[in-house]
Amino acid sequence: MEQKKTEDLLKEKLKEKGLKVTHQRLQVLSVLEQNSGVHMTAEDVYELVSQECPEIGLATVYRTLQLLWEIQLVDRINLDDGCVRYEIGHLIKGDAKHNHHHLICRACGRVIPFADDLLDDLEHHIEEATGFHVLDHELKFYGLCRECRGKKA
Amino acid sequence: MEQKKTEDLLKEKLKEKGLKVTHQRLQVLSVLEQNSGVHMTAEDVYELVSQECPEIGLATVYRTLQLLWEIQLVDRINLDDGCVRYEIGHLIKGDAKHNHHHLICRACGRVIPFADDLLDDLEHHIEEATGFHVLDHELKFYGLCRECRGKKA
DNA sequence: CTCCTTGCAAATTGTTTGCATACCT
DNA sequence: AGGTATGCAAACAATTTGCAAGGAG
Repeated sequence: MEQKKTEDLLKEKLKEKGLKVTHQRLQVLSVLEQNSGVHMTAEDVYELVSQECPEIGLATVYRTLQLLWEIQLVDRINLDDGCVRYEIGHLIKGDAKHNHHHLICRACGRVIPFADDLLDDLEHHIEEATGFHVLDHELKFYGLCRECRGKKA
Repeated sequence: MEQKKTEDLLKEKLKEKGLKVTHQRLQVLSVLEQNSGVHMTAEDVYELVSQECPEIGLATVYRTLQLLWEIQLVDRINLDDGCVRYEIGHLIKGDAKHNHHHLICRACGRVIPFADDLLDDLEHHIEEATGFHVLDHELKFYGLCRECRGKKA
């Protein structure tokens, strides 16, 4: 049910832009949707899509992720580990607006998700104050996780 | 006055770790300090430092920026334009804690700084809830700037 | 039939690394 | 003196691009 819905949303947006519905594009979206909540690199997506669609090229995955991001179907996150990551869009997931941020430990590199909706107020404030229309945000906290705080050098 | 102070802070931290005070390290810090508020790439820093210190290598700049970041003298920002940027640390700048976030326009790519201190509360909350000790954060908003909202396709 | 897309491979580009030499302490 | 830091060039890795062939509308 919900899966069909996202697929249709993609088809709709593609048509709107005069772009074409291809097997590859559907597959990439599908993989992302099946891994909701996972931060996937292009390579990750490539490997999974390859199972269903062995002839796909890595470049196509990159192009498709870029496209899906532009039309707001997927979110993009940068965890500073040298590669960009993608995740099915928070707008898609239905439910609440589902804001989650990331706590990145500087010692062990662990990434801890943290749910919070505080930013909604701030977004409204920004729109009023600057005229900037906010579509999405990315919030990261750097520090030391509980475990690493213990083992002080 | 203030310049001396940051320099001394660096010397202190270096000594603490058994590292050495070099001309290059002082120069890199100095350039960053003279460009407070500017988001500089390694290349940017390299070019400026080269004026005072023509024999310096780009690799040294990278290594030094990494070091300065590790000892908390500079902040690191990623504006998703393909390169990491550095800025003199917000802890250094004296004054208030000076939190500024970034509004990134998806249409024209412009980066608009936005001052706000809302996150302090959230940081405290995180520490209490998770035991994660927050040292720094990075908050970006993606959307459309006032100008680009006008020119709708 | 006409463009949009794809796959492949080559090209880019920011950043890192190995190593012999030069420099702090 | 002894270990750290530097400069240079080569190595890397993620991402992009050119182009001819394939596929959607």
